[in-house]
Amino acid sequence: MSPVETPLKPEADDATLVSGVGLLIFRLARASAWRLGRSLTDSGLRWPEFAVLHHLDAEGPIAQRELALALRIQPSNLVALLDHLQERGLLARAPDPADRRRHRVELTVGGRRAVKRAREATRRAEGEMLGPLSAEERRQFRALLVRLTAHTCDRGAAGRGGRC
Amino acid sequence: MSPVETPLKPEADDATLVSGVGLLIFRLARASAWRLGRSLTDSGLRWPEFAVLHHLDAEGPIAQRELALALRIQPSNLVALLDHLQERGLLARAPDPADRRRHRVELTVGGRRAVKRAREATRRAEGEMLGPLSAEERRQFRALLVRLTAHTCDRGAAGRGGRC
DNA sequence: TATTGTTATACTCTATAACTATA
DNA sequence: TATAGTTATAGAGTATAACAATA
Repeated sequence: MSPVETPLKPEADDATLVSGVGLLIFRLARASAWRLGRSLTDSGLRWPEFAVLHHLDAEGPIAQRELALALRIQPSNLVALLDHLQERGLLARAPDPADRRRHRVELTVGGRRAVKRAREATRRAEGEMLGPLSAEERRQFRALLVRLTAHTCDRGAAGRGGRC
Repeated sequence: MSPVETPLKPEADDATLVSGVGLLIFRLARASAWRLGRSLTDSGLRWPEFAVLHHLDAEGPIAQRELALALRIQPSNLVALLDHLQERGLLARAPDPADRRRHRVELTVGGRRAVKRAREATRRAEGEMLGPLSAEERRQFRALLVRLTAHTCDRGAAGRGGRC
């Protein structure tokens, strides 16, 4: 390569390669919110509510504080969310006998049924969203997401654990 | 495998593989918003504003309508956003002489300087965010994101083009 | 009549601080 | 005093409808 000539399409260096990835994530998140939200309307759930039910279904009963920590939701914001789900009879809250400050959150039978139905709907939405990818690429993408979100540093994590 | 025995950790099938990918995207987006937002505070920009400047810098002058379409921002929400950037002298708006309904948006010199500085900051933030991944994996992840967001179906796209 | 930009408004999600009841 | 949950409130981001100017 001559020093005076600059290539029309220069190969991206390492810094350029990751540049803009944040904006791409936002765009994908918006599209995901739209598709997922639409798929959840039949269940009458919004996606943070689905996240709560999904986590309770996967991990079992848990105290509110731990639930908030796991989902990176502010405990204060979790309250109304759980209230709504409880009013609909999808989960139950009961004070822990050993420490009555802690409230144990648990799915009801109706909650388990609801999350099962909602997951079926979101599965379809996610399938459409990942349409451009092959089965192997979907596996890759999901694996990368899992690794990237395993130790996320958001507001909740930074305030407490101090790992950020 | 015996028909009565069920494996403790059954291999995920194709449907299970993509299940939950929406929630993972939301989690990553939140972490990304936090990191990117923090990196942009010095520039006094919020991430949708950075997205506007970034797009203008990359693609050149453009009408408001096209800008809104490209960034999947509602035209009505774009107004205040551009107002703020214009007040700070980072971009200029002028009616197109050929069609005075259309407003041509263009970066100023200060705007180009600002986006350059902001991009430097976000690059670092993105680098931290992608920390768990190798250079090759970052390339893969970014490529997958580009393909997934190339034909996103969000509210804006569904309302108009009708591709969804 | 259709389109571009604009205003007004409401809703979702998130963040912060102050309060209560338990420990 | 410290912690779990709660209340109140403010802010960012997004969606919708109605409007003025222009075509």
